[in-house]
Amino acid sequence: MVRKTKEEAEQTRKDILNAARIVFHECGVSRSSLEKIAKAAGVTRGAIYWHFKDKAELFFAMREEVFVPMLGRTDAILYDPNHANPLDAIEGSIAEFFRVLEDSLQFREVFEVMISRCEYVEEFASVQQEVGRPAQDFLEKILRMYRLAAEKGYLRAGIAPEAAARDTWAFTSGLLHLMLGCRKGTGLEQEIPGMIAAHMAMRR
Amino acid sequence: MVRKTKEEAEQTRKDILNAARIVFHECGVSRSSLEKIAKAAGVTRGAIYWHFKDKAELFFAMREEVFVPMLGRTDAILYDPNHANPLDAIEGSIAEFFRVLEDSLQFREVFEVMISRCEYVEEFASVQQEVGRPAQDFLEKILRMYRLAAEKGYLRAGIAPEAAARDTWAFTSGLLHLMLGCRKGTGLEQEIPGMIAAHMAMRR
DNA sequence: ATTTACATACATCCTTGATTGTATATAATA
DNA sequence: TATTATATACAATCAAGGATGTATGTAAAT
Repeated sequence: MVRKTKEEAEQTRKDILNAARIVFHECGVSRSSLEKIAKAAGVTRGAIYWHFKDKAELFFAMREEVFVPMLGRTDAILYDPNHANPLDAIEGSIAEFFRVLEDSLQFREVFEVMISRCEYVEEFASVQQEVGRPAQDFLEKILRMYRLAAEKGYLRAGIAPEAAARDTWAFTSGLLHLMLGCRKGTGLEQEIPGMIAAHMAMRR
Repeated sequence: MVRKTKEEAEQTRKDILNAARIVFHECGVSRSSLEKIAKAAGVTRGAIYWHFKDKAELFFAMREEVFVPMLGRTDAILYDPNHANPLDAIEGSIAEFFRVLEDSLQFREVFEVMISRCEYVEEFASVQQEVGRPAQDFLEKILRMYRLAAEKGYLRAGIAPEAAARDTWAFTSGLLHLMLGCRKGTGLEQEIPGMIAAHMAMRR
C-alpha cells in the first residue's frame, strides 16, 4: 500500500521527527544520515524527502516541536498575576524551565542536540541565530521584571535592574550548558533548585 | 624534496594545527575533511596522518595548544599573592579569561570551535569530558577562594561560599557561551567587564 | 644503512539528490 | 451514486561525489 490518509501521513511525520531526535541525539546531526533516520522511523528516505526539504529543515522542525511549548510553560509563570513580587515570577519561571528539562526526556534530548551535538555552520548558522533569539528575549523579559521589582521596592538597594538582569541571564545560560554539556551525569541536577534560589536570594 | 629536518617537521606540525583551527572554525569539525585541512596547510593528507592518528587526535592537539596557556594566565592572577582580598583574585582571573579571548583571535576561534562547531558524540564524547574538566576545576578553585574570603570577612554576610562559588561558576560559563555562541557580534563583549564587576559587587 | 617525513595511489564505503514508479485517497463530474 | 481524474504519500532505483584508511614510494637527514 502506498497512499495514506491525512491522519496516517501526519503520524508518519511525527514518527520521522521522533526518530530524528533519537538519532540526532545518539549520533550527532552530521553523522545522522537520512537513511539511518528513515530506518529508525520505519520508512524510507522517500518519506523524509516528502515531508521535509532536507536535513536542516528536519532539524528545524524538531526544534520547533519543543521550543514553542517550553516558552509557553515559562512565560505562563513569568506573567502569572498571582505573583505580587516580580522576583518570585523570575525565580518560578527559571525553576520551571529546568523542571521541564528534568521531567521530559524528549525536551532534554532536543536541548542536548542543540547544545552539544550540532555544528552551527553554513545552513545551520541561521539556526544558531534562531536558537539565540529566545535567550535575547529572555533578557528583555526579565529586565522588565527587575525594573518592576525595583519600582515596587523588592530589589535589594544598590543593585541596578540592568545589572541584575544580565547577571541572571548569564547564570541561566551557564546552568543550562553545565547541566546538559560538560557536567551531565554528575548529579548537578539535584542542586539546580538550590542554586536558583540562592541566586535570587542575593538580590532580595 | 621530501625528508625534512626536525625543526621543519615541527613547523609543518604547527602549520597543520593552524590550518585545522581555521578550517574547523569555518566548516565545523565534521565537514572539515583532512584533504581540506591539508590543502590549507600546504601539505597532503600523508603529512597529517604522519603527525596525527586521525581527526580526533588533531582536534585534541589543537585544543591543548590553547588550554594550557589559558589556564596559566588565569591561574597566575587567581593565585597572585598581591591580592589581599580573594574576591579581587576571582574577579581578576575571570576578567583575564575574557580579556585573552577578546585579544587573541586564535584562542577565540578554538573556543568557538569547541562550543558551537563540534558534535560531542562517539570519539568526541571523551573530548567533552576533557573540556568539562577545567570547568569542574574552576568551581573547586573559586570555592576555596570564596571560603578564604569568608574567613577574612570579605564576603557579604548571609552568602555561603558554596552558593557564591556555584553562582559564579554558572555565571562565567553562561557568559562564555553567550559571547561565543548565540550572541556573538551583538556587542556583548564591551559589556563583559561591567558584568563581571557587577557580579562580584553583589557579594562584597 | 636506516630511519624519517612526508607524497602518491588505491580500494572501499557512505551519503546525497534526483528520478521514476505506483497504489490509493480525495475531489470533481456526470 | 458511480465514475473518473488528479494529487498524494510514499518506495525503489540510479548516478555521482566525497571521505577515510592503508599501502606503497622516495629522497633526504642522521
